[in-house]
Amino acid sequence: MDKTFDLQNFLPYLLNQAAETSGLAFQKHYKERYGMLRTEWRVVFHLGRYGEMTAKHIGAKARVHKTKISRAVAALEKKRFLTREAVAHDRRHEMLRLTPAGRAAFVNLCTAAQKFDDQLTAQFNVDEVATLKACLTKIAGLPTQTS
Amino acid sequence: MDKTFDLQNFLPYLLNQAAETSGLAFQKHYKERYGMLRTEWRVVFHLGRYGEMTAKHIGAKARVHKTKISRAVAALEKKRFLTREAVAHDRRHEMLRLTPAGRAAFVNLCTAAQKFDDQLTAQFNVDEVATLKACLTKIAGLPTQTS
DNA sequence: GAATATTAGTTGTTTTTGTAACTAACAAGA
DNA sequence: TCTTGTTAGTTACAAAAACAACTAATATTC
Repeated sequence: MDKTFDLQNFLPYLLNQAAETSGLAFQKHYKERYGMLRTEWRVVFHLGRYGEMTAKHIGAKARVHKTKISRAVAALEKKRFLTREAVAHDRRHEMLRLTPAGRAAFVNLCTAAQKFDDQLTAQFNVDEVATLKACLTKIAGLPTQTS
Repeated sequence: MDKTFDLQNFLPYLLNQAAETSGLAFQKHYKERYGMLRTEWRVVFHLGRYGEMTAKHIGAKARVHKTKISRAVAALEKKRFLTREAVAHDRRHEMLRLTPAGRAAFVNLCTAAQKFDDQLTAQFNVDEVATLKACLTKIAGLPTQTS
């Protein structure tokens, strides 16, 4: 068998382990404090960062399936972090917006996220971080910053 | 609110998206062809790469919880990819080893994985790949190659 | 303007995961 | 040897994810 191949060097494995480790570490901020799931935090982020939008729009931007968005929105509404309002001219759409409590959570979580990112990247130099983020963006097939 | 912070630049998000994208792409090799789950592929890998070992040992090396290992082993046994044998002097332990079919799957999957990794890293230069893997290893808290 | 197709979002069902409680085997101290 | 503790692995149950089928609203096409 091929003794040169090793999981420790297999990019999907490394990505998965790194994602799991960092994700688990950050999760306490939205889970412990607000009882949110990861998708809920992402919904809150999008509404806070980009203003009111529909579930469909969030799903596209956050790359999350509509059923997960639907359930996250329902949970956030129940916790009074957002409100919905049917769009008058097309009642299939619902505009979502954060409540003051939702906005407070957003601000708090963004601050925590920024700090978390700073600490995580602090162990590398500027060039390494740039390379790392550029590679990840490309692998994920995400739009680049400049576009 | 802080307009400078963006999810697209948040390391845990980037890691998660990159891991999901690459993981989903590679999954077809072990899923479509062998009907395996990711943990099953990891168990097969460890037995193929390092020889017979116990479930406990695999879990520690692959950083997977024992219940997941237990279920993966049961599934792999059912599919005749591995066999178990209680250790004589301590019957709490079970030695796991691949069957010929399991070994064949291992060889095939390692080849596919190597090729997949090559293609994935081909879009970057050597230094970028080195930086990327080093950063991921560090973030994941994995032991380094030299240790 | 009725039949058909699309779209936004929801609900139901099945898999998979997470967590805790459990069993069986062994160890160690009194 | 008789608790008490620890360890390897399993099982049961709850939480979450995946996937498909659904409803309601709007568009399209004839």
